[in-house]
Amino acid sequence: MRRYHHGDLRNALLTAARALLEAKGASALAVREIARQVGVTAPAAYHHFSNLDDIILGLAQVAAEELAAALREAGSAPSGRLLGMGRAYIAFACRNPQLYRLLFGDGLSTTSPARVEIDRLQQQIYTLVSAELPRAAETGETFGHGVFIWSVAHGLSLLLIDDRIAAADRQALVDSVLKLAGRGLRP
Amino acid sequence: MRRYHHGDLRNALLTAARALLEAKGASALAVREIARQVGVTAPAAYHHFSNLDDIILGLAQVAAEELAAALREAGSAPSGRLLGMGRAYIAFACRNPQLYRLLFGDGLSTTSPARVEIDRLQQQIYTLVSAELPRAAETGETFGHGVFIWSVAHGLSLLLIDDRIAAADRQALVDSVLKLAGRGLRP
DNA sequence: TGTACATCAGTGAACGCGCGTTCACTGATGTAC
DNA sequence: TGTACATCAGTGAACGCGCGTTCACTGATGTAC
Repeated sequence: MRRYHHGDLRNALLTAARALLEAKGASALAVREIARQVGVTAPAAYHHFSNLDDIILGLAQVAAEELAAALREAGSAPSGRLLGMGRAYIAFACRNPQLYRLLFGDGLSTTSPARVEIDRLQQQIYTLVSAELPRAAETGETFGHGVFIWSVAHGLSLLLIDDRIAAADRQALVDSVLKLAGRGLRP
Repeated sequence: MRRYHHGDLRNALLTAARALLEAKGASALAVREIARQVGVTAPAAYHHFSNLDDIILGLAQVAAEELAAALREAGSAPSGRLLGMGRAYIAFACRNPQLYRLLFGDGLSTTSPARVEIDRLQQQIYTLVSAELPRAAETGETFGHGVFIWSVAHGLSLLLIDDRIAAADRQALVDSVLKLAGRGLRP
C-alpha cells in the first residue's frame, strides 16, 4: 500500500530514471515517464528537482561517484595499476552503458546550463585516470600519454557498448588492447 | 523565386538535415523542421523519404561515403599509412562531429529498423581501418590490433569532439597520440 | 505544333500524441504549547 | 496527552507546444498522338 507521502521520492525518481535510461536510452528520459514509473504524478517530481535537466544531472552525479569509486579501488591495488584501472573503467562503462554516456553529456542539450556541471564531473574522472599513469609520465610527455590512455579506454568502452565488436571473450580482448596500450607507453 | 516543383528536394532535405544536425544535434532532427529549413511543407518530404529514420539513414550513408573516401585517399599514400589514416579519420570526425556520431547510431532509437543498415555502413568503415594495419598484423594478433587502433581513433575523436581535451595544438596532440599507438603495435 | 491526360511533387488542414511545466488544491506530518 | 496550526509533499486539471503522419487536394510537368 502506497502512502500519500512517499518518504524518499528523490531517490526513487533517480532509481527509476536510471532504469529507464538503461532500458530505453537518454532520449526516453522524461519527467512524466519517470514519475509514472514510480507511481506518482509528474508535478510531484518538481518538489525534488527543478526540471528534467536537473534529474539528468542527478544521474550524472551518481555515475561519477560510482566510476570514481571503482577507479580508486582498482588504483589501490599494489601492482598492474594501468591494467587494473583500465579494466575497471571499461567494466563500469559496459555495466552502465547509458549512464556512462550521460557522463559525456549525452541526453543534455548543448546549451543546457547543467552541462558545465557535467564537465566538472568529467574533469574529476580524468584526473583519476591520468594520476595513475606509469612512470613514463615522468619523461615529460604526461599530457599526450594521459590523452592516449584515456582515448583507448573511452574508445574501447564505446565500441563495446555499441556492440561494434564481435568478440567471443570480451575480457580477453580488453586485456589484449590494454596491453598494446601499455606497450605504447613504454619508453 | 521558388517554383512549385523544387527539382531536387531529396538532396535539399539531406543538406538541410545535415546543417541542422551539426547546428543543434541529433535530437533536433525533425521532419517538420528540416522541411521548414528548405521552405517546403513537411508532407512534401514524404515523397522522398518514408519517415524520419529514413532521412537519418540517408545522412549516415553520406557520412559513410565521405569518411570512406577520406580514408582511401589517406591509405593510398605510399608511406606512413597508419599515421595518415589515423589523421584522416580523426579529422573527419572533428570536421563533422554530429555526423560522425550518427554513424554510430546516435539519434536512432535502438529498435529502429534503420539500425541494421547503419551497422552495415559501420562494418565497411572498420574494414577500411583494419585493412591498413602495419605488418604487425602478420603476427596473428590481427583482431586485437584492429580493435586497439580503432579504439584509439574513435576515443580520441570523441574526446576532441566533446571538447574534453584542452589542447593548444590539436594536430600535434593527434600525432603524438597516434605515435604512441604505433609504438604499441610494434612487435 | 497543339492538346489531352497521366503522373509527379507539392499544399493545407487535421488527427492524436506525449511532453514540460504551472496552478490551485488537499492530505499528511510534525511541532509548539 | 491533546490540539492548533504551519509546513511539507502530494494530486488533478489545464496550458501550450512541436512533433510524425495521413488525407484529400491541386498545380506543374512531360508524354503520346
